[in-house]
Amino acid sequence: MVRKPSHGDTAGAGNGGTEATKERKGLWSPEEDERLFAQITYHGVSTWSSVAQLAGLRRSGKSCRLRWMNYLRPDLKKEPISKREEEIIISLQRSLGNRWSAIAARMPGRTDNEIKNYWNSRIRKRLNAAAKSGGGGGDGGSSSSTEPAAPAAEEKAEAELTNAATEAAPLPIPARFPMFACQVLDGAGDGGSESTPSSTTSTQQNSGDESEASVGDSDTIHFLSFDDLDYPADFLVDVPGAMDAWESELYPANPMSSSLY
DNA sequence: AAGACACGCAACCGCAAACAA
DNA sequence: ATTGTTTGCGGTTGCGTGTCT
Repeated sequence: MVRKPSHGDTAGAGNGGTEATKERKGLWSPEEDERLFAQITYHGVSTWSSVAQLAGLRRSGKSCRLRWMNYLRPDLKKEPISKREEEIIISLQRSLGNRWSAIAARMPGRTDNEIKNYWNSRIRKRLNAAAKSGGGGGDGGSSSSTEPAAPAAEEKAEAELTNAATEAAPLPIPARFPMFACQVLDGAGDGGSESTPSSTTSTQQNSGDESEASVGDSDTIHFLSFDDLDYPADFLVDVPGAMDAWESELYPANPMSSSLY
């Protein structure tokens, strides 16, 4: 149910339209996406507000960041959240609470927004439904409560639902996740501009697999996967084969290039 | 066929932390 | 030490689409 972008200056939260300087809001147009993607790909990110400016976008830096993080980033998985991933989300939510960014950090290719939406629209609903059917009175909705603390019935239902997650013993999280970055290798537009994306790849060190996509006119972007990221030790285990298991489970295929537009 | 309702997703808002001047 | 700016996060809202009546 992907909403079609009703872009153009109309979608923008009531921007009358006459002002060429006023910030745009609302859904992003393909043109805006293209500009933002190219800007970040070619020049990286110094500050998000400058990205917006340099890309010629009438968007806030905040909005640009969100768009990149939740939609344009090349390392995002495009396929729906799988059953296995759902189990992981449930499991992580139990241990971390509603710290969506922390949960997302443990699920490569997924964004905090995506996970949050998934939780709010599906999992929580199911938990509530299960709680109701389990006889628990209470407000099924418990409207604003997304926190793990739950009344007895809900807790019971949740336990049912999460048994699978815990008993199925989610794959141990490998000490290193695959990550993707992008880098212009060929014909990098205006000469001299640094081709290393800055903040988005600041922790990445060496390259692994590689794929291609084209952006803008004729330049070729090579997407590089990295697997030497350091993750906090408190949640990582170094199990032989874990990396491969996770990679094949969560990263069945390099999702980028073809799916961007 | 048409309207009402429910659902899912994208994006915004407000706040706090981090950082720079 | 203070102030201003930027970034990151979680909660919430708005809207397009699908389904039901």
